[in-house]
Amino acid sequence: MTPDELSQTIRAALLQGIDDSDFQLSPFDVPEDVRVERPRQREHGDWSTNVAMQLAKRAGTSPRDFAQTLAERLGELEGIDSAEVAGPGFLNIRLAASAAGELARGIVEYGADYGRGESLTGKTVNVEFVSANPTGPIHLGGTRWAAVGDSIARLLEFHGAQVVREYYFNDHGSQIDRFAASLFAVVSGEPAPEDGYSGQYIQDIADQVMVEAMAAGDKDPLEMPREQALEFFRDRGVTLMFGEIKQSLHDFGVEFDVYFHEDSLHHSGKVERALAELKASGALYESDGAWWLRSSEYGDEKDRVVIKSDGHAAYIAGDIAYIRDKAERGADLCVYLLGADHHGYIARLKAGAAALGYAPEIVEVIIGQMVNLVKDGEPVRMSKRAGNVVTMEDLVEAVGVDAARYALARSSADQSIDIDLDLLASQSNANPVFYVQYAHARTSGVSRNAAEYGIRREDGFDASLLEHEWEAKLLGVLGEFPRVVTMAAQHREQHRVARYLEEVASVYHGWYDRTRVTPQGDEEITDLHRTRLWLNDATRQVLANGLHLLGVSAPERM
RNA sequence: GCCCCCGUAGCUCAAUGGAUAGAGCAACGGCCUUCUAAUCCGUAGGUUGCAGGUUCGAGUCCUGCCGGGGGCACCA
Repeated sequence: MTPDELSQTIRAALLQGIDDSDFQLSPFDVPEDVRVERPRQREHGDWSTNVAMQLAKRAGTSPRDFAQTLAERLGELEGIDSAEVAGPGFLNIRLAASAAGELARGIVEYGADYGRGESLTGKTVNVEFVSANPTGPIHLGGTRWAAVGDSIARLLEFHGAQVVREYYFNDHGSQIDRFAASLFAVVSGEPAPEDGYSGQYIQDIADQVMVEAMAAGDKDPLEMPREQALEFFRDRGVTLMFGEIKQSLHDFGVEFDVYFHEDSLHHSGKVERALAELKASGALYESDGAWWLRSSEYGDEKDRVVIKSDGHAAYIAGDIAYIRDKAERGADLCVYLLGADHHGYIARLKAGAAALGYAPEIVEVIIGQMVNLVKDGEPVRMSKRAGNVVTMEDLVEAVGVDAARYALARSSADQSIDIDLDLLASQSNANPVFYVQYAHARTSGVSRNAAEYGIRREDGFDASLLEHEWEAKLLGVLGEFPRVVTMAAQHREQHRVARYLEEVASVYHGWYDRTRVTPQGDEEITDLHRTRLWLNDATRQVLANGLHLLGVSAPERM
């Protein structure tokens, strides 16, 4: 019996109780989804519900009395071993071993679909993340959003959404000019421009531009007039930078469906068109010669200029046109993952959506806190301009993709996190990803061994044999997976999956230590071995499904 | 000044308004001739920043302080 089934069973018992006048309630008082949770203390049973405490007041009785009546009804039902009232009105439920054990077979049969949900079926969700400026490699912060964003995208897909992973290249504004000037400066021997970029990668990209120019037989950029040379470096440099960024993301296991260039919004006339429309519809208002967006209506501290008094579009004009573009491409929801330094954008993005005539709710912004670099226990300030950034490539080189993605995805986005490269690299056992992956490798090893012994799942399954204390525990944890996924998908909190997997691994290791799947000595192969193999394989499936949601590999050997 | 996030074990972090606040790492002590010891078992470690409030119940919600981080352009 899965938690969902138990929840439905309790609900049915409540409705029956109302029908029999045991509870003075309307059927509408009974929640659609009766909450069933796994108690912290095992002695409190397999599952518990607080529904009696929720409903007692309305039923005009005490929580304990309500719970007692419900317990008597539940205790009669098949699959439920016992139901006891505890504390202020909790109902602690023990499942019959056979009912609990059925889950093992169910999970194996669901396979990669175990845990899948339907809450977003039919929705197209645009998830924009990373979107780092193409003026340098992706640094630690962007790397975090790559791990988190891809995982959230996977969660949304697992709940039925059609997800578009999107990366927005800010390749339009003045920072690109500074980037080009920095490239030009480093090869021409000029001093780096004010507010320019420095670091080895600038040298590397500039050199590469030169080498490619020579190889292609282009005119020597250093012989060009300055304006032309800058344009040359801008064009080639940005292309090279894009290439590097895309390669890094690919190596990180993140594949974007759309790389969107801000420049294209302007060149295609989409910005101009959107602005004309907003002016015409009265969504903007004119003041001091500029056109303003009513962002203060959405929590901004003041309204924002969209068209400057010189007639040029302000930066957020691009954002607005971009929302329109996403919606026209079919997005029902536009999710943005932004760093904490962009939290002021929430209001203007929502206001932008509203100005276009959409519900502001189609814009959903997830604000993630910063990643701090720590060395020897001391925080290290990173600065792109100073060139001492730790990049995605650096991180992957130091700890590998799996450890990097896991370390970045296992914390809540609300939490700023510290990354100590030396710690992650030197004491890689400190990284829980190995704990989880090892559990998966173990399940795989057990399956291999079982096959060698000739134990085959299809030869037998008897759920009632899963009587060991740790079997009940393991089944309980495995049963929670769908709810964890639902919670994670709804709240866009991928870290719940990671934490959950650590628990699965822990309980699996405990079970492994105390029971055996394969026979010892000349012990005969029985249904117990076969049934345990089902449980082992069910665990492997849950670990694999969960790791997949995090974009982390599930190795069969370690 | 205003806005956002955070403050939980020595460290890094969990915890749907629920029962005795949990993991990992670090520390100490135990288990390998039997499916992988990257495992397992045990010990120690806490006034959940402070003070009020809401209620059957608060780490979680509300208010005010304190501390840390970030943001507050007709820049992009």
